[in-house]
Amino acid sequence: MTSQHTQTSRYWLMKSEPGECSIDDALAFENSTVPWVGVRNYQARNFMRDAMQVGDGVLFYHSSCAEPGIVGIARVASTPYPDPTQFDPASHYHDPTSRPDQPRWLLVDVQVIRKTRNLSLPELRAHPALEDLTILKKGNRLSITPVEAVHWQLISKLLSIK
DNA sequence: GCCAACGTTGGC
DNA sequence: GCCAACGTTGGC
Repeated sequence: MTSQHTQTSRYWLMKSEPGECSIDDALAFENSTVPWVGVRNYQARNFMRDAMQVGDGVLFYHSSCAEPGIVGIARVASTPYPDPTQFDPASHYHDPTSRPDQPRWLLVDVQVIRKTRNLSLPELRAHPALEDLTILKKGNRLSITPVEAVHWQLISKLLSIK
């Protein structure tokens, strides 16, 4: 019998600051597909590196803004590859300690499937069934978190998506 | 702007 | 390896 120590999520929530890249900004990219630059947290990087698969569902979340919430449905659109901004001295995300022959930071492409209404934090919190959604837990700061299938299904329902 | 929570750094 | 200090996140 094979040992499966971790059950890999097929659904994710990814935070973006609308001042950096809003859902509308993402939709303006070719094929509504954006390179998810700027992740500088090892746990979030490892999700992209080790667990994400092309086609996985993504909840596009606006953070650090007036109305934080889920604003769109997207999908993982590439395998992981080095985040070019880590080597760009002009970038806010520049990491002078990362070497091109051993890139520290990775990204995946994310394709927006559709913009939705803003499913706000208070509305999410109003559903007891979403109590364990990582984004709703106290002190959560991770910019990429796995989403359980049951949570994905309920959120899809709340957004009137089949 | 405040501040709780968390991650990272670095001296020891 | 411990842990205090510091930096960042992100809701409010």
